[in-house]
Amino acid sequence: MNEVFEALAHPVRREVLKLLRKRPMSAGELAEHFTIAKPTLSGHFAVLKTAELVTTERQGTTIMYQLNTSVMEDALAAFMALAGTKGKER
Amino acid sequence: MNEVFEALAHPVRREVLKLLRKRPMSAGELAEHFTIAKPTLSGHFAVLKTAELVTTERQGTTIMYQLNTSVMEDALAAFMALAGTKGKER
DNA sequence: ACATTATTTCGGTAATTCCCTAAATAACGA
DNA sequence: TCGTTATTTAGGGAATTACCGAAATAATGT
Repeated sequence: MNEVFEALAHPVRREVLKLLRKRPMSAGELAEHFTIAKPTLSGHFAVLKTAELVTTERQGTTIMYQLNTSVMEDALAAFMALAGTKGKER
Repeated sequence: MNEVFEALAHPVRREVLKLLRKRPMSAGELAEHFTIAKPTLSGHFAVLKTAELVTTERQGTTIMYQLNTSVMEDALAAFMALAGTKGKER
């Protein structure tokens, strides 16, 4: 869980998660939304992957990134525990 | 909001928030829960204060730390937006 | 004024993070 | 196999973070 919070600490990584919330995207497609160099972004992807916030699937030459919803929900639950909210009803 | 997520990235700081969830505590009282040096912990307090996650009030020689519930809830809402949860019903 | 207790600030070091360019790898089509 | 496209890995530098011990500040009681 620590890795998840560390992953969330950088604005670029949070933006990546936000983009993936809509639909899976390739690394290149994601890169279009940022001005930073692709290797730098690739590093951010690696952090997200280590935290298991995203999963990848190769499709030919492109690699599709997808949000790992269950880990996001676990993190949300952990955050709620921190915030003092009782549960995650919705 | 970025400062909030950065503040949450360190386990000691999350533990501090967790302790303050129960009741306000002095710096020294909080320090009893950790093995790290007090100056180090004081630095963590400063990060939490910058993020406005906690507020302080001096009571004589001791300084009481208190959870800033509203900022915690704002952060929770931001996290939910990231996680794809619709709102923060509860 | 002085000693005591609580907490922070200072000064410094080691580790980590973030970013870049260049090079490597992977898959594909000609 | 060669060239092209997509992505990652390698290497390195600058900035930030985390930690500590020593010293400074703040409030209090004597």
